[in-house]
Amino acid sequence: MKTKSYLSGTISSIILAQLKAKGTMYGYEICQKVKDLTEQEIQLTEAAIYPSLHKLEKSGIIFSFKEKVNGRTRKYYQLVEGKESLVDAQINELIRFTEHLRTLLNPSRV
Amino acid sequence: MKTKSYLSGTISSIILAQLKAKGTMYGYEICQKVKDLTEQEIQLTEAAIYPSLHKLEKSGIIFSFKEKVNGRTRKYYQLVEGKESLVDAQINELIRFTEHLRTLLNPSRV
DNA sequence: GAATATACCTAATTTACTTATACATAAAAA
DNA sequence: TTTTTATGTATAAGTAAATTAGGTATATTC
Repeated sequence: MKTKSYLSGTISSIILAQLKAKGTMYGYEICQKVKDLTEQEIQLTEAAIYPSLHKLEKSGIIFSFKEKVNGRTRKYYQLVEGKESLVDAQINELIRFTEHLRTLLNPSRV
Repeated sequence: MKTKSYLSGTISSIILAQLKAKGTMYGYEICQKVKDLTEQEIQLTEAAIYPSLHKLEKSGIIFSFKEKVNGRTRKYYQLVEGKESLVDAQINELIRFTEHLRTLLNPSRV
């Protein structure tokens, strides 16, 4: 699941779903959470997630603030108020895609 | 579903699943079948499918033969015998990915 | 003191899809 | 009858978005 990338286009939706579920998270935390939830099989690398977070922030759908924890600086991200429906729409679109994909891949569909 | 592409990386698996289900198909037919099965929402363009078919053939997992039908030449594709387990593995890997994705996107997972 | 975990980040490369275009025949519509 | 739509294959150029590979820094564990 590392070399062959199905992730393309899905990373931002994955991030938004995590933020929606937990409220406030930082990049490294999101990476760990995704790994935990997928039995280590989907690994969002930092090189993939940070640019994506920056892009989402630039687009105005999330915002960030820094905090110092145990001598290390964390950059927390959160959904912008009022953007929930946009987030839902993006997540639902991807869910819908996965349902179509399942149909296409199902060998018993006749 | 046209502009935002989640398709990346999934096209070859979609093709293989169609060939597995029907035995013999030509490119244009696969495009139509995918469109039909997804309520017009996933549209494999020809520019996406033909290079993918060529790549699969080059890799030895499918082969092709031409036939003239109604004055037009069709190029049929078929799975190479003995490659079924490889095909299944690829399809199952993608199904597994979609399951993980569903978990990651599910807002009610706590 | 070395390795691992935590925590952020970016440049260069590569992959592979999209946009655009090309060619060609048959059928349907205007 | 001429244009459009459907059928059918194909490639070149452009672009988006990931991966590979690297960099910086602190805290903890072995």
